[in-house]
Amino acid sequence: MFKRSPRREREHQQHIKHILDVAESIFAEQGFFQTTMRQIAVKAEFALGTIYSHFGSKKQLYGKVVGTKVDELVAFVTREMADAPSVQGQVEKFIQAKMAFLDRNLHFLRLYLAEVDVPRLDINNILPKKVREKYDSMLCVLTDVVWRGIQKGLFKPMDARVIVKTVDGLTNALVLSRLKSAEAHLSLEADMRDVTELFLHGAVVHQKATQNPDTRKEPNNES
Amino acid sequence: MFKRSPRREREHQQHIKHILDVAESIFAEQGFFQTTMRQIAVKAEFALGTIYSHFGSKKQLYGKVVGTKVDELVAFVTREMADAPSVQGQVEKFIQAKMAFLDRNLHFLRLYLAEVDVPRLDINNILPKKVREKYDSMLCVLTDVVWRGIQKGLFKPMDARVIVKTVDGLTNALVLSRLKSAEAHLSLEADMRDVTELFLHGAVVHQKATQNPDTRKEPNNES
Amino acid sequence: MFKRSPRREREHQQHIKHILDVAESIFAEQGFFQTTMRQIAVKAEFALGTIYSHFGSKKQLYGKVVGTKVDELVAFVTREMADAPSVQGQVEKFIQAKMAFLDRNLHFLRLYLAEVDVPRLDINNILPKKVREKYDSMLCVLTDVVWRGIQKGLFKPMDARVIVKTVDGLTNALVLSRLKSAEAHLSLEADMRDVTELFLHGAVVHQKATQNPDTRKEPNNES
Amino acid sequence: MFKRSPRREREHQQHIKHILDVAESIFAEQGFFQTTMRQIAVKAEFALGTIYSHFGSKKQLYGKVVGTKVDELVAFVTREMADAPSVQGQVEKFIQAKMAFLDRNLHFLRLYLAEVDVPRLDINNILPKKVREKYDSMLCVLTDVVWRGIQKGLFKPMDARVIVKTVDGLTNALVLSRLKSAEAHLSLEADMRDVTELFLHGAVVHQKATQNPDTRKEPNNES
DNA sequence: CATGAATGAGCGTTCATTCAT
DNA sequence: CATGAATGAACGCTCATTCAT
Repeated sequence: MFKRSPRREREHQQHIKHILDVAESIFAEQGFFQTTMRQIAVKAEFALGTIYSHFGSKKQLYGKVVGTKVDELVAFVTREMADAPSVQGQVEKFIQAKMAFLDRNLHFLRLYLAEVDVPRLDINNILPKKVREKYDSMLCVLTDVVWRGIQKGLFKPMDARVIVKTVDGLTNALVLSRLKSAEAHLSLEADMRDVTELFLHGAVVHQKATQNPDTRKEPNNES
Repeated sequence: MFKRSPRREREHQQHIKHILDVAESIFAEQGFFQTTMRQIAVKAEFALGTIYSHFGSKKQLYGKVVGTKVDELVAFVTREMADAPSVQGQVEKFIQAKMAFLDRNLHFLRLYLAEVDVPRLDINNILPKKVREKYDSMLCVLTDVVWRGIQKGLFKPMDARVIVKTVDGLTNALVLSRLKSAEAHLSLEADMRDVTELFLHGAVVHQKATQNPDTRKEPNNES
Repeated sequence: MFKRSPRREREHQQHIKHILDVAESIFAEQGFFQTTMRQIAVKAEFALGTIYSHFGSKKQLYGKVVGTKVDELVAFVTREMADAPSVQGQVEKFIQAKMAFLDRNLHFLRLYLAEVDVPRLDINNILPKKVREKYDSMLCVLTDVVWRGIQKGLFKPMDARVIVKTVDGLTNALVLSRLKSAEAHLSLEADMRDVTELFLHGAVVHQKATQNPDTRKEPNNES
Repeated sequence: MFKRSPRREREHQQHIKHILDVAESIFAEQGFFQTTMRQIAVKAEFALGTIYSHFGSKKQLYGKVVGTKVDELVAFVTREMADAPSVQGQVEKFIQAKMAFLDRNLHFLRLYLAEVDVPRLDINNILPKKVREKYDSMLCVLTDVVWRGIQKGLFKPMDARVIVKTVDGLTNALVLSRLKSAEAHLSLEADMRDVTELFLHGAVVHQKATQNPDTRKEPNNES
């Protein structure tokens, strides 16, 4: 690999980043198929050919856009989980980190849901395999955590993968609802608390347990 | 309005149904944008113009495909819920009915997730408004049920809509996972049981409750 | 040719006439290419196939529509000219009759101008040759009249065909202007008088001639 | 606005001009609806997409073709009229200039007659409004000239607009006849003289007036 | 490297016409 | 005869991609 002058190199990276940002916003707004390379070129203020010389093709650009963000998501969630001391804490961290990240990246949320959550399973998969694998590997980490939790008798003895899918689906559903009702929802924190509570203890009030004397989300953390 | 002869009318309905089925399978396999009307025409063994004379446009055909199935889904779920005696039973029925329906209609599941669960919120919404409204109205019914459950002290006093989104997202996530791993999963019944359990009582083992006398009750959280 | 029952025959003729009228109005409004056979069928309240069984093709229907009216026009103009005693009178009658007919058939005027006045000279001529020939034969009659007028020293010794084209173009231009300004123009009679005057004596005031002491169109008939 | 290199700019203009010329000839030959963009592309030896990238749509290309020529016509006629000293001279110049221009642009004549002279008055007007307005503004100039002529007692006290329509229709009719009989007609000059004479003084020989002492009153036509 | 004019395969859609009933 | 569902060639147009400059 030969070196560029530092200035050139810096400019080059800026251009790449700029194009990726522009592409993300347009892809998120319009979806893959309804976005044209020209739209991206115009909004990024580069020539069409320039986009191609950097990213090769529309699919590759799309893959780069989604892949980059998925990397960030995975990195963020993984880092957050690492901080948690207990199994349950790790799951809680997963929920909070994922929701927080998606909420901070509403643009990306659209792409995430369309391409990561609802993959084109068949031929013509738009996303490169590696992106999906990266995300799945994150879920595998969570699966291990849950599995250990089950072993310890903390979680119910279900298929750990089912539980993970549940957590994943739960968080998607809630943050998606935030996207739908653009109106200022309850705070993100409230949503995260609710999802956590529902996942851990379910929707049903435990009849004779004295856990929830009045409201519903404070007292019953495992202390 | 002119009457067709009964035979012609019957044939007509058969043709419509046949085209809708073919369209559903191709749309589900390839998505809206990667499906061409020609593909549908060829597979349905009709001329291109015939498809258009019946459905007007690609968008309308797509709307009809999704709309028809959503109607079935809504009808099935609503009917099942009606049978349940209690609030909790209705929620359980919702979960079971929805999962059962989607599992029986894996083709449709793809469309459902792409277009109902992850709507194009912006302009250019492919699906007619009415389809989404129909689905939302079904969720509203569930919201009422949950709300009554909350009033009775059965469910925790959260925002009923959040709970409903949770149920909806939970079931989507699980049935989607069945789609992903085409391999024979656990039985559908097992999945339904797990989802119901998770939603109602959460993933955490209730420490002192005597529900799980044997295995996993050990109180050993890593403190 | 075998006979139909008289009632059937009458009904048949009515149907033909009805379809022709409907077709004329739509062709006139939208032109040949922007009119579809289905539009005609719907407005005429017949099935598509029925139109075809009567007229064979779109072109033939169009030809029939224009041809029928051209026949009427030619018949009317010829009849009117026959009544006139003198050469000049015949020309005047031509002008008046043609303008009156076109003014009574504004629908047809559009077709006339598009297809008779501005023929598609090349390949793909929409109108059957016979229709154009019929119209041209009418102009030939006028040409003969003018030629006789020239022989008698009544008209200036120009090419008679040029004069005829002038008369034809003049009348077209004026009646077209009536179509353009849908507003109630001057009376048709006034327009006819003006055109006649302009054609016969030109636009210039004859300075010293005492021919037209007051108005301008009487004295100089060839007696 | 970015500058192109002079060479690129020159080439670009050449391409535009070339395509316009090709389009004009095909539109003139076949009319708007029977001309396909592919025909134009093939004859122009450009790819289909190239035509679109320059002109946007078939309608816009057509508008550009007709509009460009109408501009030339209006410019030419206006310039010629400006040179004439008298009112009558201006009208004569109009006649001559318009006929000369149309005769030099027989291709265009077809389009002119189809789209300028016989407008689609209704919806779906193919031509942009501006083109028609440009032509009409030219006629307005002539109307003013005629009106001044009437005030001076030079022209008969008719509606000036009627006179203008007459001149316009007259010239159209004559030059059209030149198109029809592709055979070498009389010279264009002869036609122009005849039209001018007819318009100014009419077809009738003024018996005692001494206006035309020399040439064309003699009863000696083709004997 | 950056540029953007040029490319052309391929799409959604229309509509004159046919023909089994 | 009347009908209208079915046909399919052909159209206008798009847009990912290339390549000479």
